[in-house]
Amino acid sequence: MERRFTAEIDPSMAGEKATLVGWVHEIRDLGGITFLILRDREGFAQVTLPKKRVEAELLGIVKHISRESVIRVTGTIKEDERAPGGYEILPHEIRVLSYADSPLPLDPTGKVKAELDTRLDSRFMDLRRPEVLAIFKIRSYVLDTIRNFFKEHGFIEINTPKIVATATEGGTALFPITYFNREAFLSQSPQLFKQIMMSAGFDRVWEIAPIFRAEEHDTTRHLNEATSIDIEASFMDYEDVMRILEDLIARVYESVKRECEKELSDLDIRIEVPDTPFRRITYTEAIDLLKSTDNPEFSELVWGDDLSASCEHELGRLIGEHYFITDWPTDSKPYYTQPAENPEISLSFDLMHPRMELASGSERIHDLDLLISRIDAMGLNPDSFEFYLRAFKFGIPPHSGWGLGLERLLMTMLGLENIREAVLFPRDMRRLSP
RNA sequence: GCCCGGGUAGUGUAGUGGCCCAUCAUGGAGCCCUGUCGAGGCUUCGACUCGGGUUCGAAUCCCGACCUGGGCGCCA
Repeated sequence: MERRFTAEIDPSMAGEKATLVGWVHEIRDLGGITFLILRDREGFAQVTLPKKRVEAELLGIVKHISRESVIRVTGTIKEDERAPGGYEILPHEIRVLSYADSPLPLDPTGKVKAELDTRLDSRFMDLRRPEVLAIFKIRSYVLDTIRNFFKEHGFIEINTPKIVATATEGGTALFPITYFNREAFLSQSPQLFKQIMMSAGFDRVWEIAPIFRAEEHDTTRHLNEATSIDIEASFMDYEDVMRILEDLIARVYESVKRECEKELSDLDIRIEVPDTPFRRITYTEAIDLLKSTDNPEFSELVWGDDLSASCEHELGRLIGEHYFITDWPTDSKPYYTQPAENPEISLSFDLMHPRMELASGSERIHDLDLLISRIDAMGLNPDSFEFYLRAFKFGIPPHSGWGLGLERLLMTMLGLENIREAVLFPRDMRRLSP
């Protein structure tokens, strides 16, 4: 008999036979009647064993089965108001497919909380919990939504190498690896390659892929392996790609709110779709805004300073929703960022959630001489960017783009405390397995 | 990398020098119980991260190692 998910059964199917497979979530033995709660990916089903109406052999199996064992149950569906979901299964056959050892490394019913570190050590079991599973069902759904969005907007999906010869932007620390007998690095960003694709004439491209950062940051919002959602688009200015970004964010929120009701309720959260367009403030306005607060912490700020975490938090408090900080000082952005008419300022932006930065992007330099002089000015050697710079020599359109952190998007949308909760098997300074 | 916390049964915790061969919950084993849904009741099992030191006496104080939580810096 074909097996079904628990969610595929309802009280109207009373009298039919059904086969369910899943994990033993709980057993409640009341003496004359025993309830076994079976859990699968989609939910729960109650298997009811009244002592007088069920074979002694089945009671024997249930008596000695352990929690979290995998079983197959075949039985009759019975409508009963007293059962959760309005139905229960009266079993004819119960097979133990895999016996679970004891004690369990953590409690999948969630009655006893476990710390994140404990949960990650036994992630296979942590992921059995419906509210943890819900995060990853939503993650999968968000990726679907993003894919559809890009397809509708005429973007081509690309895949760029993750093993690279040179640093992309010079600033951040990279993981060195051995590539045969040469030194190589794990890619920190697809930036250079997606720009080369503009020279290739692909016009609009997107990629969702891992990025690797060797920074020794140890916080609830950093990962050493993260997922970056990247686009690059020709003949677009930075306003154009900002509009794409805010529309994408709004679309993701809207779709998740509409299509992931069960998952949001498993997580016990509600989400608000942000209004577009998002508020835009320039970097200069942000500095002035901070200085106008009474907080002495910000009175020393001068134009050109980076915005610290407490600056971001204060702006988040003042603005209270998604916003862009635009027109950053040219020197605080990467070399490929297009300067404005006033060369001190760049055509760049960061997308902010009140809790943290989600994305950054800009209009790019497409003039080769200017690009070389900017690389120079940043103290980098243009010779090591030869493969990149060649693409600017033979006709490259003006273009703009951005990169968005998938885990940060999920974390802020779902109100997760720690970014590690948005990754199946997170990689950070301390954690390399599982 | 810098600053500040913390490591007690499988899990989550109480205990800050003797009251502790260590509290409570959950869990395991066993018994009772025919409508549970955090089932209930009874019995029982299971722990002070490691090494060194102070002290008559250390889970408790000190030092080191390892592990770990938070903040900052940097970033997405």
